[in-house]
Amino acid sequence: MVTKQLNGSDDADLLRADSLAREIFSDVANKWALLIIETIGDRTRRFTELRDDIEGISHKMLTQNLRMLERNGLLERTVHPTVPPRVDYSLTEAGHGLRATVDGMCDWTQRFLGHIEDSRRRFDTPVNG
Amino acid sequence: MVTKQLNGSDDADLLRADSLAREIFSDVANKWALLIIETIGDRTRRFTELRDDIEGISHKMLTQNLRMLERNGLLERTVHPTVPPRVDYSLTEAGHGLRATVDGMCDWTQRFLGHIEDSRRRFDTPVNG
DNA sequence: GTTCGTGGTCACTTGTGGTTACCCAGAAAC
DNA sequence: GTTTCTGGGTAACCACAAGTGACCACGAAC
Repeated sequence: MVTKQLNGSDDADLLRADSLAREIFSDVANKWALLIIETIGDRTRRFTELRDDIEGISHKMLTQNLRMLERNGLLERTVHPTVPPRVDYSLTEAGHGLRATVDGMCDWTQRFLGHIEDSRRRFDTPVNG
Repeated sequence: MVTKQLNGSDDADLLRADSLAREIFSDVANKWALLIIETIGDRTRRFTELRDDIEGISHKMLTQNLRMLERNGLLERTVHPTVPPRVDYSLTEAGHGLRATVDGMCDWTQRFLGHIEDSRRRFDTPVNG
């Protein structure tokens, strides 16, 4: 994480920003968080929809990550006090910003899929000799 | 992870690509991997350099992630059979591609730092009443 | 009064990130 | 010639995080 030199900010600010940036980065750079961001996308989604769409995520991990994302202001959580309860999630502006970079990662994956597959095969092949 | 519809590929191909994409995504979407990619950057770095530059990473995690990245063809590992040993790491084309998106994430972090900090404060403040 | 449906929590088990200690092989110090 | 230092890897171990499953609240439907 390289902190850019901004005119007019102190070193203290930069240091704080750097450590905070590291923290945010650690929070956000995990597969569930990114997958959730990507799955919500432009829409407003309910808890169970997300749970069904994100293959392999557990009930608990979903809740946990949604909370974390909400805390970081990446998504908005709306509770409708009905019975049964209904909770909606949608991305904030910051969330959409992050989503753009996640899209980039998805594109990257598509682009280098073949390369990666080859590379893995080569790596996993036992060396003969 | 949305698989784009490509002309001329079968469904089987698409399915394989999708599951592979998920796997790659899981591998790569972790803080150490991304931090390593970002830290290597354009240069050729030695093991210990990386260990020193990536704050908080342990010996083992570095080795483990470097291996994983090598396996996925994101970086190249060059061993010089000297004593003491010397091992160089540098990004491949695919690695540089991923790095571009990681750069995007870093920019995003910088941009929304303030927003995130506010949001956290609000979230962590106990509700009075 | 039993069952179902939704979002969440809690207790428990399993897996994996992280720490530590040790290994290798030779060069240089002594 | 014995010791020490070196840089990178690895196996054993531990702690905590992820994953699993039960249970809860609440009312409507049956």
